[in-house]
Amino acid sequence: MVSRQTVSRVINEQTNIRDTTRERVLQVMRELDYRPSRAARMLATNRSRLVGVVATVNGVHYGPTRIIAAIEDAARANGYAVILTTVRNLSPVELADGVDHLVREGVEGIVAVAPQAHALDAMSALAQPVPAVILQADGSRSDSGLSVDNELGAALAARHLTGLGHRSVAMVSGPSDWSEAVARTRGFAHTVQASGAAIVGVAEGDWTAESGYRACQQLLGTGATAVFCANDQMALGLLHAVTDRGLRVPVDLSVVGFDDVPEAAHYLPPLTTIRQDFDELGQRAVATLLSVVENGRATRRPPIPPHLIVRASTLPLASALAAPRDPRPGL
Amino acid sequence: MVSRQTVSRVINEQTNIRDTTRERVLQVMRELDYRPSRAARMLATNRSRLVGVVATVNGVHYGPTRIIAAIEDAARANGYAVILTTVRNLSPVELADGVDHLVREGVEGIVAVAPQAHALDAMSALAQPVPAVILQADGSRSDSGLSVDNELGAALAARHLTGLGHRSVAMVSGPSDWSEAVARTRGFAHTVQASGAAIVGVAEGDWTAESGYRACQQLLGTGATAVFCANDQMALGLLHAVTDRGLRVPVDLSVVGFDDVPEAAHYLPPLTTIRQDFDELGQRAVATLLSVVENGRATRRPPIPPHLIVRASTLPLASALAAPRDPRPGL
DNA sequence: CCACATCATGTGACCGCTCACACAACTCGA
DNA sequence: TCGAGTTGTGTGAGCGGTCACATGATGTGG
Repeated sequence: MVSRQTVSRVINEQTNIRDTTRERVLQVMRELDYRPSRAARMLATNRSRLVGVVATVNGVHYGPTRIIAAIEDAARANGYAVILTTVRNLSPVELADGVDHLVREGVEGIVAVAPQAHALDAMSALAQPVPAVILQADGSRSDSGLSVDNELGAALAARHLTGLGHRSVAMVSGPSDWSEAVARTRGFAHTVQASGAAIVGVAEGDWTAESGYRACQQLLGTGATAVFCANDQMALGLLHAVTDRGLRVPVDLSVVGFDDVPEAAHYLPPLTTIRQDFDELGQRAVATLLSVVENGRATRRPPIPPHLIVRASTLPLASALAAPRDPRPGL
Repeated sequence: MVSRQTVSRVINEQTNIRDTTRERVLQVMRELDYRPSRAARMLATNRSRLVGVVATVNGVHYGPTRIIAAIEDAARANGYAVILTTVRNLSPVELADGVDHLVREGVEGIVAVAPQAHALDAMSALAQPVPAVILQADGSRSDSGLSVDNELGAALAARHLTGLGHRSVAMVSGPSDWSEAVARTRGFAHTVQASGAAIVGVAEGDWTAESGYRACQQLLGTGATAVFCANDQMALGLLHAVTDRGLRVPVDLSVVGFDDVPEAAHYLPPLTTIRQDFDELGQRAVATLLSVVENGRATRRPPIPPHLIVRASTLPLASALAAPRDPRPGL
């Protein structure tokens, strides 16, 4: 027979326990299939070891899902459990609602997968009770490097296209209230202009393939020979629309996406795109959050560099000219 | 001044509280920004109001993600929070690990998004401490209708294709240890055979586009004029492979998918597919689980009927013959 | 061999809530 | 007017751990 305190010591892997005693306790714990009550521990220590995640999986699934999985993984590895709440959209109201729910559950910190500008504002406005980190923020704000370097990614795309000889390029951007979208647009524009090429059109989408399809309409007649889409879904929609109009990708038009979803390699044609490391992003989010929770201060790190994945949807402009089946390639 | 018990009564919305007292308490709660401690309540009531979700988001994201979101929504509406754990795969070990983690967290019930046969066995083998429901099981076992009617969906696809005049059809199935995959294969085979058409080939994929691409290889030479793929991603891969080989869909080959992911409408060509109602599935999972948790017994319901969504990837066989640009359409 | 540090274990109080019950202040019909 | 409900509110105990401290067993140097 041992006291509760001794059991407590064994559970918490404290020192100052005789090995034989520890073994005896563990043995009995096994026999009784004993599980410490998290509630009691929470009550006594005033720590929940719970991390909350707010996310929206509306429209775009791949990125957030991967991120959430990575967060859960990292949190669990650090002894935290993840409590998830999904919101329909990232409006301040929904977000506040989600955060409130999490706080009520007693989370020690919150990861918001909320790349919208106003979401950032909303979060910093209300996340008083517990520390929070915001994922995929702009990069320009106080986001501790919790984002992929969207500007760099877009620059990679731009450099690729201009390097292929394209002089008139267009873009399908994400919604302008998403900081990632803004960063991508900015990075693309800068780099294209720096190379002396011209941006002959920008259509704003909402990340969905459907919006990419519609964007094509707006870009017709711009004469662009290459289009950069702010994500793969929109690129898919654009591919569809372009094909419907009898244009051939990449012969008549080069297309670049962003994300590198697993399906992108099988789009028709396989999509040249920018790969983001969502797993790393999720891990960093947890690392940052926990360092705030446990040590009080966050570690700032440079944003994660994305990579260019070249597939069949881009071709040198020259090729189109070499085999001109159409009087005028481009949109 | 009131006693703690009175406050407790207000929080739990019990009767026998004078309105003025209640108001006074609420007022003070607001002033102090008071939040009841979930830990203490859990300890006292021995109820966590926590629902655990185990899922894998490996390879296939859309379905599970939608389901998880729906579960969270429904759970929250019922006053429960969702604690999520993702596993790399649905092997008994990983699954047991995930479940164990959830049990340790004190969840009152578990939803396993685990459509693999052995997962079902593993779950029923070990989920002793708390009730659990398994999503998207076979339909043939004790799964309380927590699945889409996969057989019906596959039958819909089969009927559509044979109705278009196809007599030699092939299939790209899911992994044979996934109950959904088996159900789809079975439903497809039955219906095709009942119509007098022949299944000239079955290739097994792993749900990924990549595997759909490879499946094409195995199906070559079978002479199939239509292929049913057990999910949209594999259909995308097949589309890619088929196009690489110079065949045209739907003229030379009709293709049907399953799931109706948002992108399917923009595949090239837009994919005829079977739409599943993932949201309904998630809601039902929670409803069933909570009815077990709270009332002790589950409500059985018939599986959810899926729907055929006809797009451009399927065409009557006659059309191919009417405009024969290739000596022999089909694979 | 004793005084004193060190190690191993036990004890009382408390975390913030709910339960069961006690109790006072009102009904209200006979 | 009184006893018997009804209604509103308070009290002690306990949920299962942890904390701070007390205590007994074991070592260690002079």
